[in-house]
Amino acid sequence: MRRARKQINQMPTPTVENYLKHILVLSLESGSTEVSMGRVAKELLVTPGTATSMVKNLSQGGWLNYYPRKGVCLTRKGKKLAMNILRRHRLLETFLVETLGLDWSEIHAEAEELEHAISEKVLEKLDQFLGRPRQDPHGHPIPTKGGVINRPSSQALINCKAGMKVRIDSIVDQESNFLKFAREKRLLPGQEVRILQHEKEADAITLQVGKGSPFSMGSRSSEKILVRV
Amino acid sequence: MRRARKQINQMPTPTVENYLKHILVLSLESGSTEVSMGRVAKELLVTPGTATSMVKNLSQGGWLNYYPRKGVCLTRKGKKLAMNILRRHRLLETFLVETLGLDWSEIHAEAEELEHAISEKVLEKLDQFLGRPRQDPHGHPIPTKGGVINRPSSQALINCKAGMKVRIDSIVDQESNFLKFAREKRLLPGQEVRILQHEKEADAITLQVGKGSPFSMGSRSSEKILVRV
DNA sequence: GTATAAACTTTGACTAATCAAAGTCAAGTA
DNA sequence: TACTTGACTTTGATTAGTCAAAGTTTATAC
Ligand SMILES: [Mn+2]
Ligand SMILES: [Mn+2]
Ligand SMILES: [Mn+2]
Ligand SMILES: [Mn+2]
Repeated sequence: MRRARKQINQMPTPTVENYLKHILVLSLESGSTEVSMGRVAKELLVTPGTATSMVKNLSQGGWLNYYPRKGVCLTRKGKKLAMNILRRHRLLETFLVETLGLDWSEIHAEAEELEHAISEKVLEKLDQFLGRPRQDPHGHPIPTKGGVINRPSSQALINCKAGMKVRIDSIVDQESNFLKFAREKRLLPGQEVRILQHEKEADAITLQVGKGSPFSMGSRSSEKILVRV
Repeated sequence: MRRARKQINQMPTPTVENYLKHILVLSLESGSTEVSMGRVAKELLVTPGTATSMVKNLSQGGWLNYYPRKGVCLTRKGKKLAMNILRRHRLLETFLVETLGLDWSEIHAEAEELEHAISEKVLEKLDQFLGRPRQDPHGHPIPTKGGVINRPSSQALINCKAGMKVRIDSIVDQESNFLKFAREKRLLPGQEVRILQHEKEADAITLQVGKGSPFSMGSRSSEKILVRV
């Protein structure tokens, strides 16, 4: 059913869009352009065999370069499309929270579907309507129309030393329960946080959000929160 | 990729949703519950063979009853889902025009994609945000959450007699150029129209919209405009 | 150096959706 | 009653995307 028309100007399928977007996010998170097949398969919740076969198609289509048993690396064309999907995803998340008032713990799944259905034209109107926001409700930067992300670098909360005073940049994890916890503790983008203690061997960090009461987090949680100094 | 989960609670695919919605619209337009395979195939832009095979699956799934060489007839379950898709479609169209300011001649295609990606939760918020509208920009009634359409009956403009004063109910055709023409002539839902002449054999009707200057339309066009007295 | 195991690829099978083309049916015409 | 024709169905093939399970490679351990 998906708009077929002629051989000409074949739209990428939602599956293609998802693979490219997730590969982009993985490469942004790791800081390396090359992403292993194992990570691709995990991220997309498919078996390794499926990932391999799909990645071969993507390579065929010029979306990425595939280095067998090494990994994949987006081409310029692939990165451009992936950035565009990411832009759609994050603008939609912003709309769902800002305009419709949905909870930030449930918007990710919604945007995951809508990002493949929204046209360039509607996207532009939406961007305008929202006042050209620069980040989504989780604090993630929204790529520009040109497909660029630029913003101050951030570090994981777990890497902060006692005594530091930082500001929350973004929440990496999209898992619903974690997002609910984060909101409850006021761990929201923009909030100021003071690091009270950080014992490396205890694998825990104690902090104070704004003027709230102090509490502790393990590394599992606190590596999912990015901050700036 | 489309959310697969377990065998449990399998979501209908966009294709299934499209078939059911179009069959519903065809049956509403014709006033008969039974719709022929030929019309189904035409409406969905697929070959007759494709329509037959798809309709068999839908029948298998309990969405409709298939009477070979006669046609199909939605079951209660099928009608309920179809009404729900129609609701999504028309609410989305309303949103695209009212909130984002898109042109009414281009929203149909957009909504055709978005209707399959929007969740029940987002739909409810959208309905609330829009102030629970009862009709879409083309004048079509928006089914209630319960899946019901009720509204005064309407007739085609072509069937009106000279001297009648009617009000435009809705525009049946979704074709972009026709919609542009309709707007140009102020043939919009709610507008008052006076029938000046109607010569059956000339296959033309002459009318005046509001206080505008009179003009004529053939039956091809004027049967696509529904009015109330 | 060989053994082991994790990571990856290949193979074979399956489902949903589609088309082209061949086949069938049923109405109306002669 | 037989013929013709348009509407419909069947058949066989194709594509995208997926999994299970078998096979291969490579890094590391011993
Ligand atoms: Mn997605
Ligand atoms: Mn986000
Ligand atoms: Mn649709
Ligand atoms: Mn409409």
